[in-house]
Amino acid sequence: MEGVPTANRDRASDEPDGRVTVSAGRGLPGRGTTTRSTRQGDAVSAALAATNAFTSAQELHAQLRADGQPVGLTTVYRHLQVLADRGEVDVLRLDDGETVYRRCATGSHHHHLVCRECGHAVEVAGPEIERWTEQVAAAEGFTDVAHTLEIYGRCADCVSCP
Amino acid sequence: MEGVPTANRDRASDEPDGRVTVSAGRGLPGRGTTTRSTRQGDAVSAALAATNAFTSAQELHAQLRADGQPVGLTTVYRHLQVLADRGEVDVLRLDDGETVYRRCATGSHHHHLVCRECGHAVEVAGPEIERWTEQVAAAEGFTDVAHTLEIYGRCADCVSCP
DNA sequence: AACGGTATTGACAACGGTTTTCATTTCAAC
DNA sequence: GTTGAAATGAAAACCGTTGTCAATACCGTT
Ligand SMILES: [Mn+2]
Ligand SMILES: [Mn+2]
Ligand SMILES: [Zn+2]
Ligand SMILES: [Zn+2]
Repeated sequence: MEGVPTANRDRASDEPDGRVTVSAGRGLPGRGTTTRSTRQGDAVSAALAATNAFTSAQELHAQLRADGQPVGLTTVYRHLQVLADRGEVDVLRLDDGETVYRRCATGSHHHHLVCRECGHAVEVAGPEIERWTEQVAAAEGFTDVAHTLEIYGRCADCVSCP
Repeated sequence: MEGVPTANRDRASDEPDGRVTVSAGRGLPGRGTTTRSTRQGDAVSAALAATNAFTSAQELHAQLRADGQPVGLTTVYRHLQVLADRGEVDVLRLDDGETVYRRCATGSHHHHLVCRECGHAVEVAGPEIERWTEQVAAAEGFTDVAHTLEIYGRCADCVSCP
């Protein structure tokens, strides 16, 4: 039982003391923080900013190469990892083992309605769901609780082209 | 965007015509159906029946060997796959890539409260959640909808031993 | 504008869980 | 008991991802 999601901590700050580290701007060097700005890093960020779909590292890699902005696959993985650590991208693991990433608009806790054909995603929040999961967990005596919830379907755009 | 969960179809019958194939009992040969009864198959089923925790193929493999019922790892995988196809076990993919299996009591749709330390799981159903996901998906024009929802935490038993 | 140290890059190898292969064994119908 | 097909399992292949490390590029300093 390893590799299970960790509780939804506050995304900012993991400092030993109570100090809060702003996670935006090319910040002070810290864990999972890229300091220098590079063509490759910018390209990965731009590619993520350009789509609202969940995208895999390999897709991004191919896309960047096609766009004439070649970035090594390893480097793509590295930047995605940093962005994920910073909480700047959301991560989803699909059933076939592929990990997909998405630059979400909302910084606060939310879930996704994801098109299983094109990856197109809609961010959804549901306070009632949050309450329900908390309550169920408490009732069974579980602590340090977290949860995963995604809705998969076929988006309106994908209905047209079979 | 492959490998995304498929809609919750009825578990029985995938026959071309409307005929329904009963999926219980050592049935007529069909896709994903084991016909013969073997020591190995029984051992895997028994091991799953003996625990309420989500367990990985490798854990089962090691456990069976330790119990003096050695079964090849490949064979363990094969039986788990068949059981999953039959809907006799629930499948969960953890964040680290491991796939875990569990023989659930309820045949109907439900979710899980899973201990991230020991795998211990409680089956939970929430009609309000089902309604909410359906409604959200419909509102956004998504069709062929399915969802995943799991709650992770630390079970009461695991609180004692840090 | 040139320098220098160090963060970043990327080709390649390694990793880990799962699946495929295929020769051998086992089951069960006759 | 014979026999053909299903099941087994050791080993190799697979596939997404991560580690390695020499070469490169960024950027503060001179
Ligand atoms: Mn939530
Ligand atoms: Mn549900
Ligand atoms: Zn779509
Ligand atoms: Zn536990």
